[in-house]
Amino acid sequence: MQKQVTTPKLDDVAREAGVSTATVSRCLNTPDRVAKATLDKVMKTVEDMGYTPHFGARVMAAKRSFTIGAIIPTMENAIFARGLQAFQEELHNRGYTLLVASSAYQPEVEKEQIRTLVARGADALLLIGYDRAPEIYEFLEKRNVPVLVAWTYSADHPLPSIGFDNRNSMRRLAQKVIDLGHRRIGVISGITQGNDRAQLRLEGVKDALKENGLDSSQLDVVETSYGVQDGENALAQLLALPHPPTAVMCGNDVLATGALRHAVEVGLRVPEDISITGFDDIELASIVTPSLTTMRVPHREMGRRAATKLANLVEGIEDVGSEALETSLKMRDSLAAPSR
Amino acid sequence: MQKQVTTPKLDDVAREAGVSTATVSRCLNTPDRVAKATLDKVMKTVEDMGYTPHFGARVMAAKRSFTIGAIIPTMENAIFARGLQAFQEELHNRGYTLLVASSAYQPEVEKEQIRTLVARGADALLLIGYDRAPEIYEFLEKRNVPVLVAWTYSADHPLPSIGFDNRNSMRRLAQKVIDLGHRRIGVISGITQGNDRAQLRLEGVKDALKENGLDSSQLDVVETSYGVQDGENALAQLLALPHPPTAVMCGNDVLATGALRHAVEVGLRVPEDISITGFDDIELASIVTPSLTTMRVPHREMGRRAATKLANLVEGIEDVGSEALETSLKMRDSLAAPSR
DNA sequence: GCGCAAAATGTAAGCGCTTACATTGATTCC
DNA sequence: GGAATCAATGTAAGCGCTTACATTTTGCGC
Repeated sequence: MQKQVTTPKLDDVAREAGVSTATVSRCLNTPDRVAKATLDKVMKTVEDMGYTPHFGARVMAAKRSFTIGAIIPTMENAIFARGLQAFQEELHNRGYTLLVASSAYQPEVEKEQIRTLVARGADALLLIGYDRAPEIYEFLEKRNVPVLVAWTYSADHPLPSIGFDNRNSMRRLAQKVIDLGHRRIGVISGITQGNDRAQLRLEGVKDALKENGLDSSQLDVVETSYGVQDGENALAQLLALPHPPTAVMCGNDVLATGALRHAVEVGLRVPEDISITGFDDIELASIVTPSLTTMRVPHREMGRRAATKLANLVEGIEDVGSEALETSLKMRDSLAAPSR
Repeated sequence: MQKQVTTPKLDDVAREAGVSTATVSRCLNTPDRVAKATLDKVMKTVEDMGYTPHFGARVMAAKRSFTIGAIIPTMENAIFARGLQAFQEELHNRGYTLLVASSAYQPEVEKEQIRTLVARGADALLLIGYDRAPEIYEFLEKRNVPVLVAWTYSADHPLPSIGFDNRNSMRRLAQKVIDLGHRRIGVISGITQGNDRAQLRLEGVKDALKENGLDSSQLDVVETSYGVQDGENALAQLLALPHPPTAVMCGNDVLATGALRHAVEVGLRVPEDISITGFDDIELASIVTPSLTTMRVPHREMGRRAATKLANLVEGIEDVGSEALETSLKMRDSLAAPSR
């Protein structure tokens, strides 16, 4: 007798166990609708035959793919890594598989990725930030794909979100900088175009300035892509100004790392000669010298909650709308009072 | 008339374009088997209706999922990020979607992930390193899923691989360390159990020692998980030895970063008091102070080639077996001649 | 123009599962 | 004891595509 060469199907299991295909299917999907004895027998057969359901068939018949898609701006640095990791772990617990794509911070790429993920039958999508073309939202609605927005929080947006208040977080950090006595503040921001998180963080700095009676129009802002090298170049620009800032607030830790590196290169001591702050508190922030003062974002928590909310969304489980997570100020060594 | 609410199917497109479903299918999958005029007409209809094929149905009928799975040890640091990014870009060009899972360096988790990916119909798998239980390979073979091994290279293993010679790379780096005059060398290695890359790198150091007539039995080795904190602890252990090493070679840049941090903490100057080397040349290596002397691995190239090979494998396109990529020694500031 | 091969298109049979509905058997209640 | 109810299981109709095979159209040589 030949060893079974082809992978077994539901039929095979059903025949072997002496039940109908429906019963086997029920054992797998809704075990409590089956008598205990039958369940045991069937499950044993499933084990013995090494049966695994055919994914495509399942998707087709059940009209669900048990897949959740996520599109993040980048995989190349750690900004999203932690959160995503937690996201996928929790998704896995709930029986979903994660499909990740990265958009390289390019709206058109993101749009294409969204279409791809939807075409692949993603039951729902995790998107970063609210800011994107309305037609994308229309498409998603037409296709009836639930969406959760992460890494930002807004109470009044129609789409649910899980995240933190970028604007207020940055405002708090800026307040700290101002409290220390800095008056000439520079900002190295991510590209704000199509990126509400970058916009809001910048707004946060302006808010703090305003609240302290400082002239926010004098704020020196450099917008750049999110790379270490970009941070370096940006600081160079800021330093070339007639009145260079005594403190530079960066849109994230990667940018801050670059700024730090440039400062060191040109012989500036941090924080004695210039203060630098980051945002996110990725591992990098505590590795560089001096370590970065930054805003801590609860990445893992955010990822986990995102998974829970999304699964609930797909399964139609009642769930409150948007959820806000708290950030916290992480004082380290790159921020101090100005010396001049 | 009501705007179309439900997503269009092949039938709808066919009817609209006045052709059969087979023709529409062919336009989408094998356009050169269709007359130009028909193709244009059909494609326009597809556009107009915003049709996208149903993934599950496609998988089912075509018996292929256009999905390739990859299981990497970790997503939390940048070690695999670059390579994976390139991998997915190239896969995308070839019309495949990438499904990633991470095993947290745990063989049992990896095993489960492999089963999951296969169950989801992955057409092929990318795995990191050769070292895993034989039953996994049997399972994969039985299920007829092609596998490509990356991040290591071996000419004689039956499974194709794309990567570099871990052993020889590390040997070259160790040779450099020895050439500089170091005689007491310490190693901070990743867990070698189930990780051939870690094993081979360690072997490489021993090779160099042997070739230079040094006693490799005296080599001080600390094995630890791959985290910055782990690297710190490991260096502490090494320093507590009666004759601490003058040079510490680390299994990767993350570990080296940790070692560096610990050295700084305890007031040791690098490289004056102690030399430290890394492996991989991730971005971190040039960010830390002092910058890390390390072995550069062509991550992007590896990712790209991996995608090509895997796609070829799936499509039955002839492709030479394993492929070796070159690493290169990256001299930076963390390695110098010993002062004592 | 005719015959024939090749190109283009159509027909219809599945792919392996889920689930609405039908059936069977056991239990309960008067 | 029989009708009514309910739990457990079976039957079979799709789900939306691809593709082998059948049929029609086109192009070409003479």
